[in-house]
Amino acid sequence: MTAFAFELEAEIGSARAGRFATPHGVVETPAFMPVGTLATVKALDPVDLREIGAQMILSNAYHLHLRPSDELIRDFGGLHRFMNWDGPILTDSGGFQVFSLQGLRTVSEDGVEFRSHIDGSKHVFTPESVMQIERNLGADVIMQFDHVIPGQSEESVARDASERSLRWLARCVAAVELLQSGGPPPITTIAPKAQLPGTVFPLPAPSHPQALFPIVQGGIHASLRREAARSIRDSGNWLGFGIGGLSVGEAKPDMYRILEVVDAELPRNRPRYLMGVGFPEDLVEGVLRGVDLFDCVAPTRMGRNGAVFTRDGRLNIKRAEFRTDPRPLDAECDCAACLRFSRGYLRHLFIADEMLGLRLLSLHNVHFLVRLMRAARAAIRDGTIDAWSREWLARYHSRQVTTA
RNA sequence: GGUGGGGUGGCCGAGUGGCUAAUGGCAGCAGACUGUAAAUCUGCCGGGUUAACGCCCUACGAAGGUUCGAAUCCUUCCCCCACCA
Repeated sequence: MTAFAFELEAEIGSARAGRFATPHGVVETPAFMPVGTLATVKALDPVDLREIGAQMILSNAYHLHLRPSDELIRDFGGLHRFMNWDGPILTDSGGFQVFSLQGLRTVSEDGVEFRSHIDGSKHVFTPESVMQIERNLGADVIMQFDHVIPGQSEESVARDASERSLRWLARCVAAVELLQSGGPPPITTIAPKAQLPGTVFPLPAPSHPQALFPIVQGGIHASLRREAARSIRDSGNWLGFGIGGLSVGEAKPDMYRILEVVDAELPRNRPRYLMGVGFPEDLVEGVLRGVDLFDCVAPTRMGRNGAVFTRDGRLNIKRAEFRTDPRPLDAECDCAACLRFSRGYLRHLFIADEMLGLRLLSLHNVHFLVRLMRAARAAIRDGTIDAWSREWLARYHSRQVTTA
């Protein structure tokens, strides 16, 4: 356990600045983690990520299991070596795919049966099989297999999903212990052919320890969230906590309110990871409510679709008004796109369908969020986070950006 | 000169008597995107007026005609393409 540590450097209200140590390096928090679902942060090279200042990145068990397969990646020496990123990595379990692949999956107590979105083939994910996949991938932090539901789900649905996630957490823990002891493959009640075929135990273990993060679910229902957080908190000496099932369709005030509920229940001396968030304003709001780690596809996906984060709100680079605009995306930004290219040129790249445009906007947006969290961290450390966040949010929401 | 084919909204291209201000696609304009089935998706897209429904005007090369009614049928003319002389 010595490979992982979390040191709090400063706390102002619920906001915290800390250092999260992993086998592949330290993450200074609060931090934004870019998402590289398919072992690549779309359109960006690991060298770009380093230059941007990204510290830790995400990848995904479901997607990598289907293609190219977690075993292949294991045989390459794990994700770090496969994708040539030597910093910390976190893998998501596929729990989000339970949510996003509705119609291609059926959930039961034992696990989830997926229809591959690639070729329609059947796959079964259980807490046990997911732990094995995540072990093969070899990330530093692995997320439990959980059940994500739409944000506005009613309480009974949220309760079912949350309680199932808790039961699955216990199975994840048992599976990890079994895997780490080199024991026999985990037993599930799924038909044998659904289990990972041809797997020989003991697997070559990653050469570093992995931290399993539990995930707090419970929808937008405070009592459920409180229950889940307490139940998890009291069930083990966790190295960190995931907060899941937010930014999935609920209203923002609900998300912020739930964060406050969870913040009050989780131990302060462990990192909290708010899954799937987010937009710049949500990062700031999250920091104020005790979140240390964030991830989101927004900067890269929106970058590929022409949307740009700026200090003064969002802009859409495809707008006609930018055709002749010689200014950078964001006058205060020092990313490679802003230092070198005009809005007019970037607009041209998008209109002409040139791939450099996708890359530069992805670069800028990720840089924006990474830098935003660095600024928040600095503000926490010097005690100005309240004023800083107030000013930051007011200006971002004013959205003066399109007035040229 | 002859024969055949064709001229449709910014472009390409359906439509061959009323359901057509006219399918599609492209271009254009705007919006969305939160643990990535996404370099994707959605809306608008002749003009005027309207918050909207709607109403009016103009429109399928040109002119004329048949018909209650024409982008669609007939006549003449103009232009384009192919082949033949």
